[in-house]
Amino acid sequence: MKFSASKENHLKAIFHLQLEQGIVTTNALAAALQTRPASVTDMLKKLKDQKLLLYERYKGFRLNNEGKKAAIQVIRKHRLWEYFLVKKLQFGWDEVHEIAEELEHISSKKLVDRLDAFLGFPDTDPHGDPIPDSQGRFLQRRQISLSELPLNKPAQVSAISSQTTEMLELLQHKHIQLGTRLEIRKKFPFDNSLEVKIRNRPPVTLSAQVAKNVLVKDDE
Amino acid sequence: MKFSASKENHLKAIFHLQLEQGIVTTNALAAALQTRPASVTDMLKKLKDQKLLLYERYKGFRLNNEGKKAAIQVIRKHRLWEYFLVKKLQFGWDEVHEIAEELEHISSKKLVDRLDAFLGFPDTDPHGDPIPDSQGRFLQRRQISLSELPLNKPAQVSAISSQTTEMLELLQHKHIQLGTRLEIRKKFPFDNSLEVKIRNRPPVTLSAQVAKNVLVKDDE
DNA sequence: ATTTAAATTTAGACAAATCTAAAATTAAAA
DNA sequence: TTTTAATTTTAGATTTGTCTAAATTTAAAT
Repeated sequence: MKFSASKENHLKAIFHLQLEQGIVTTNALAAALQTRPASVTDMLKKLKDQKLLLYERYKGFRLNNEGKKAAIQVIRKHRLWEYFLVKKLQFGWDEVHEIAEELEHISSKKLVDRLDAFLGFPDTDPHGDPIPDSQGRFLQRRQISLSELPLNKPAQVSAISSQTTEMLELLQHKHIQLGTRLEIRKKFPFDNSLEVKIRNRPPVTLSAQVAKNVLVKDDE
Repeated sequence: MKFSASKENHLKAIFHLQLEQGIVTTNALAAALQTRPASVTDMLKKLKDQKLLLYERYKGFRLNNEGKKAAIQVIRKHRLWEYFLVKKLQFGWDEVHEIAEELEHISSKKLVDRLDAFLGFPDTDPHGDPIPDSQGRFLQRRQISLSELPLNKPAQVSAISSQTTEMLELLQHKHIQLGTRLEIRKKFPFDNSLEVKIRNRPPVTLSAQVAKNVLVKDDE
């Protein structure tokens, strides 16, 4: 099976979103892909016709087995290329994403497997995310507390461990929710508070108590 | 400047064709790209609008300086990736063309230059064709077609100009590859076929069509 | 120098992927 | 439970790259 770059991008984004919540919504996917909900709907129909997606209109959607397999192959390519760029071509880990976004659409399966071998079958990419093997097997990535996250390492909120109303209210006010991408800009040893940066927003400060209960995983 | 894959393919094909004859025709380009003359005309208009091409309708066309520069960058990428595939990923020289056709459209200039450095700034690709440097400078090799080689003059295969799978398969079967040392034992004027001797092997016969596409240089 | 043939271009269509604006559906609030 | 708001989908348009069939221009042949 060979898919267009756009289809691969949709599959990949759906895969990531449905790790969070089992079901994915049109708006969420549109936001993830920086496109419009109407465009997403158009693509969903095509993916459904190709039997990669379980989808009923107005009711959300998720990948079926075929879709997942396809998505994982794209993710495998992306992460192997990132590894190559950082380890062999001396790129910084923060500048490889865009290039890998292009390279991941090169279709040759043999190329990917040869690249994998050339790199020594690495199992995590430069951001710490697991690289699926040739059969699409995944080592699920671990989530850590925000308080353990290294400085300037992009992460994504994957869970909130203490769900008191007060806590959720505080997080909502600071625009932090499930799936929020963020990184730590500064750590204050005095009280272990953190300054956290969310894309397109001014930095916010979180106490150690809050940070301890926000679980994150490496962003890709 | 960033161009679509299709535009890059057109630029590259025009560049190659205009090395042969100074001016390129619509039909020739359509044949080279396996497309239709009408499609070529459509694209020519766009390339002219982008000032990459000197073109007047019904009168043929050729690249201007901008167009040449763009074409050379694509050729550079193609040949560097081929070199990478053969030297680092252990592909055979006869199976890399198609993959490089995809990789050549990855846009990052930095990637190409890093790849070049990683490979040790090679100056010829696995087929013996020169690789333009970062500024687009070309070491043009004096190589001639096997069909022009004088009788009994030792030579070495330096490039294969038509890289169809069928052609490469035929050459492989006759044990002719890059670097093969050979000489012409007999020329048959009837059909311009050649009898060619390779060291330690019985002579083989090559059609004029094949011989035209095998490029050789003097054996030293 | 006409006529015929080949090459090239135009005209009009189509598929893929996207968009905007409006309509339909579901969810939330009064 | 209505009304309002948010979400999602449809309808119709646009862009890029391609095609076929017909028209135009150039080249070749009688």
